[in-house]
Amino acid sequence: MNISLNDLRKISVFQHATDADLDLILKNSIVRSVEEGEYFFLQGDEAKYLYVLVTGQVKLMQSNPNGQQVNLRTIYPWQMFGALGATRGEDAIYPAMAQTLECSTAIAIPSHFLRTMMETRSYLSFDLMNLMTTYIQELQTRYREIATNRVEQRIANALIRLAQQSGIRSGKDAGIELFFSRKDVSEMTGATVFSVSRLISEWERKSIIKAGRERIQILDPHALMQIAEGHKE
Amino acid sequence: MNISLNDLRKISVFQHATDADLDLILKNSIVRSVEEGEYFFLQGDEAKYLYVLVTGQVKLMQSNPNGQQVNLRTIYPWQMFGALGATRGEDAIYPAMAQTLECSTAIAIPSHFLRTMMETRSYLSFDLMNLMTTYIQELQTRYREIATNRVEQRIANALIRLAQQSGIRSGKDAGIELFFSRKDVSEMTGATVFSVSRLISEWERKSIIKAGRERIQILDPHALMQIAEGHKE
DNA sequence: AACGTAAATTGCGCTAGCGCAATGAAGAAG
DNA sequence: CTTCTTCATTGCGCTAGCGCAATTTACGTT
Repeated sequence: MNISLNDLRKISVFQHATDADLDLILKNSIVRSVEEGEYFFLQGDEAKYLYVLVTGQVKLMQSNPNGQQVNLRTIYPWQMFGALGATRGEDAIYPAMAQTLECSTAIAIPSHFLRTMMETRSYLSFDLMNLMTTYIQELQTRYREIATNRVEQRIANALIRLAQQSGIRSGKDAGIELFFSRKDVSEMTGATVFSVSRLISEWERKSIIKAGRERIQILDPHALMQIAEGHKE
Repeated sequence: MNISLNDLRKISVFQHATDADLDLILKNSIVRSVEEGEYFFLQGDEAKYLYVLVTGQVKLMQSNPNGQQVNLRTIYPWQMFGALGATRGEDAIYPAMAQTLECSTAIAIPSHFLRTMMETRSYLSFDLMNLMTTYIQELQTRYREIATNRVEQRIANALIRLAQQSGIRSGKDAGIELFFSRKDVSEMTGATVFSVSRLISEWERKSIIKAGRERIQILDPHALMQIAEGHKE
């Protein structure tokens, strides 16, 4: 795997970095590939590295003592993950697990190395804080949603959010394609697979979406947004 | 209101600051007092300041378009709030509102001033990142809870968390006193006031807690933890 | 002490959404 | 082509928790 400096510049946290800095980061990092369904790290592992995804897809999940899981977010190429341990001291642990949805490759940057770099490069701290801030705001919004909205609205919202992050415009029939299973969506919204399936079916009947196996195609985004806002029927 | 440097040192974000730095911060800040029930800032306001609470109590809430509210967290003296705007550019807005639970005083530090300071003082960035990280982890945990746990468990958890953050050991009867209304608890857990009230009553019958108006006294923390973990009866 | 206001309780009905089980459909593997 | 596995659907019953309304209780005020 050959990674250029221009590639690294795509990472929001490194957008203000100098070539020399990027080079230094690259030289101190290693590249890891992980098979589909396997993990970059597990919840509770020592947070020795933070990662930047190069290819593939990774989902961050947290599980409770009973093993029930919630999907915190999905990571796409050139996004950073596992960064929470970077700022903490040496004994930090990952608060979530990172599982690949397909065979994936990522750059693993030693946490202590990034910490050292941040001491003298304030732009790095700022960009990382910006990332954290964005993440906090998204989490707060999702928390509010799950606390105040009905399942229907939450699922609609999740689909809209996914469409923005990873939707593929499928030209001819003017739909946005998402590659997620019902289980994925249920874990993102805190609903059951059954409820998700029922609603997907209902929306398909109304031709708001077109559903397939591990595939959802949004035909009428506007109708979805209506549902997300709680307009009944 | 006279604030000493030693007071400022109580703030986790300033724990590594030099006296000169603290002095500079203090000189560039103003002190604001806000009556009970009033706001330091509203959701959507321009984030010109970040605050450090000196006296009183402030709750951070977010509301959705229909006006339903969720309580994100409660702030106690010497904690920082409204800091998300500090790292963002000039046009940042507060993603939540800060309402006082009692007459409160806070130091208002201009966001741009802190940003300038952080450029040359990496310890500040680190400490602020630490705060953000803690906050993200707590939010993730609460998100998981609300997605996977029943109301009963969530309320038990909320009480336990409140006891750790702000509980007052009331000597003779060996209980931990909390000063929150049923409504507060309901907004923290995403349940209704009614459900909270019903469960509080039930737990009082089982003498796990002792309830009063805007007051909850935990008598048997162990039983509460059992409930929080989902052990039925 | 009497009054007014806001918080809390409780009963009752209802429904959104869960949980299970049975069945069907779509890929993957051989 | 057949078989296996995984994902998805759908019907049915059930219950946790919401929502409303009617009281009751606690506290601050005058």
